Amino acid sequence: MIDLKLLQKDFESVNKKLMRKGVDATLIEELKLKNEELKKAKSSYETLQALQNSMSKEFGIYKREGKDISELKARVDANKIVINEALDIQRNTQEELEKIAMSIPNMPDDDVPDGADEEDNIELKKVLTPREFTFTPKEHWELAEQNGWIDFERGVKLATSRFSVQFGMGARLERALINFMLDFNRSRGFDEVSVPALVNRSALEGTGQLPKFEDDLYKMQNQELFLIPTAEVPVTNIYQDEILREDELPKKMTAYTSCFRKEAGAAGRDTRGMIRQHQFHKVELVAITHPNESEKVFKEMVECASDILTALELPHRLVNLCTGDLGFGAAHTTDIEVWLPGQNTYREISSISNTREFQARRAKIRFKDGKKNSFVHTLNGSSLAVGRTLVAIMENNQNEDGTIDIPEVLKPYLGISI
RNA sequence: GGACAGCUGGCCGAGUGGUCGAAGGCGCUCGCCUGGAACGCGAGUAUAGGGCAACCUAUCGAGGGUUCGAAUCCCUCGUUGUCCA
Repeated sequence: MIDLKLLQKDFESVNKKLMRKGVDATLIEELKLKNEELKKAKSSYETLQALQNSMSKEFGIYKREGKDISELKARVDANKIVINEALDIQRNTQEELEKIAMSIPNMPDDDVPDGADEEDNIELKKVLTPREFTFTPKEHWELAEQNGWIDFERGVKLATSRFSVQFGMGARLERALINFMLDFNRSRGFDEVSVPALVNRSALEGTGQLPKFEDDLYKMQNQELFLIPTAEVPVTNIYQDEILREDELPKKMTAYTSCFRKEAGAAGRDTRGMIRQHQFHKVELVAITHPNESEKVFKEMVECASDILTALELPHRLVNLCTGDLGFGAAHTTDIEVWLPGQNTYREISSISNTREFQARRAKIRFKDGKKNSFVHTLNGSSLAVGRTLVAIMENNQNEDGTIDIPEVLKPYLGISI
């Protein structure tokens, strides 16, 4: 959530920043006016309430002393009618304000490049050089089918489109990748956690998926529970509504979960293969840090994810997202894109974001900052999307006959002697 | 699924309609005491919002209700424990 005090104090700069992210200027104006309206409504309600409280105290004294209360009661009753009106106004205004405030995205950092979409993202660096093929590399679904690793048709039979079944080495590689990634992250100081795959509304509001993106979430029918679209949601919200000690920070966590997305806005995109599935595996990094430390941890997270790809010998590049491609909660994001020779392009395999105070303010995650409480910074990033890593291994490590070489670092996880 | 009992500050725990933002204890901070410490003594010690401030408002699991007034009474929900199915 955006800082309403900052909005009030420095409207111009907040407005400018949000405009870069394409937020409607009238909405920001409206939020500011609503906030002022709420302050007025609160103050008039509180004044009336203070009067009511003092009259009520008097009431007690009157009774104890046996005085006649009829005149006082008349005053108090009259005041009560006015209070109720003021309270109604206050509540409505509050509700309207929250509705607007919760739907406004985070402000991008000043050094985030301007841009409309992914075309305007800025490449930061390339890691490893894509290999030269002496034959035309196949796309992963062809290889998957040929090796009997992934069955897309049976996935559709069991559920619906965008689901798949992994067999044999395909299934084992997934499991090996998950274990390898978790171990790798742990070696970089991220503690492993295991979290629910179903979460409630307030968790999703905390990290920013709700209220705006409900259409992309799977919701239980008879309960206010949703399947998680990313482990970011349960892991970040572990500390929802808590005040942490400063010496507990940073909290660096890693979790493996399945993720579930309706992909409502992605009709027609990546319909073939396992690039965009409704259910996919992901190993996630989440950090909760002191505000001074978030950029340092951010770099560690990017490095961690990139180093996993390097360990798997997968060429990739780091990309700085432009304002138009930035997610709802992010102040800035670095994407990691892995080289897919079959598609002859780099594709996103990880997205690492610093949300700064944005999620912390929504989820009320604070720390004891000396005498007072301050909001922490929260960060999240994939390390990595498992299905896409499997795709990258298949496409990069394919031989002319369609067989696929297993990366050395995964062999111990597959019981293959090196 | 049913019955009963809880849910109070960092922790434990008292509090069944007004003087309760909440006794007491523990912990923590500061000071005194001491060569230094323990003990002892004294002071302080929740969060959010508003105000230059005095101070005001809200919060005793959450929400709603009764009442001039609710931690306390009523309702709904959540949650923990125990027992039954």
